[in-house]
Amino acid sequence: MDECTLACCNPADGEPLAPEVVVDLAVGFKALGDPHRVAVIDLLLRAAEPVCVVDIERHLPLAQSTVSYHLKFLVDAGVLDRERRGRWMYYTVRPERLDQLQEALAGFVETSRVHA
Amino acid sequence: MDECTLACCNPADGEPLAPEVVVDLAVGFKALGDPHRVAVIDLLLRAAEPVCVVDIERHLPLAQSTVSYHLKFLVDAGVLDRERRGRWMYYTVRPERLDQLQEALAGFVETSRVHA
DNA sequence: GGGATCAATCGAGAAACGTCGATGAACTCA
DNA sequence: TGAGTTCATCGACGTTTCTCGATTGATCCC
Repeated sequence: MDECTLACCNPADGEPLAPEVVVDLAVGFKALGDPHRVAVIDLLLRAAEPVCVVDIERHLPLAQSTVSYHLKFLVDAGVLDRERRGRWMYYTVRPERLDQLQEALAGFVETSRVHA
Repeated sequence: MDECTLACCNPADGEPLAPEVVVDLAVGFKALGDPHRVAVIDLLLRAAEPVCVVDIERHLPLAQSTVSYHLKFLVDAGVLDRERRGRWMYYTVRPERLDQLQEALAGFVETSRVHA
């Protein structure tokens, strides 16, 4: 332990990310951390328009209730928006949220390049 | 169901992401989907040099075995590299992997902008 | 109102995750 | 060689995740 202080200690420069930022990023990335949810996002983005659950379901090998579960997960994480249109529920991606996550990753990559 | 085909069907344009790509992205994002792991990455990036486990442990409110678990998770997901130096194990971020995830997200955001 | 459809929620079960203390393996140094 | 240190792995435990079928709530149409 004290040895390490001499031999391997690299105190980190700058301020660490604020805990609430860390949690927010983790929540966002966790939402993207399932193959079916990635597929949903890919599907919604390739469709130029909002998509209803029936159409999402059609592209996934999952029961209706499971699709609903994943959609709720994504909405709760701020990745998707939902809107009722008559009998159907339409889902869309929230670009701001994806952009926020992308920016965070870009910042990480940037930092690693500076240090390299 | 057939109603939906008339009223809400938005067939997706273009080819969907390949399943193996979807899984690979999900694995990467899942690795970023835990606050402690995000904190580890942040720490490693702010340190200009590789960091040993003792120093990582020092920054996390977790038992040594738990830190080891998270580090293994990140290595398995391709986010971290590890290197033995004598008695210590040094961890570094793999910028290529972060960049790959960042690019994927950037592609998503791009698609959403085009459609907006 | 009554039937039909779309989708959220509930209840349950299996699997994975996150955490810990204890053990074991690899290495250093005296 | 042997003691000490660093870290991975094991075993265990509670929690969360993922999945399903069944039920419930909302909405539309006749």
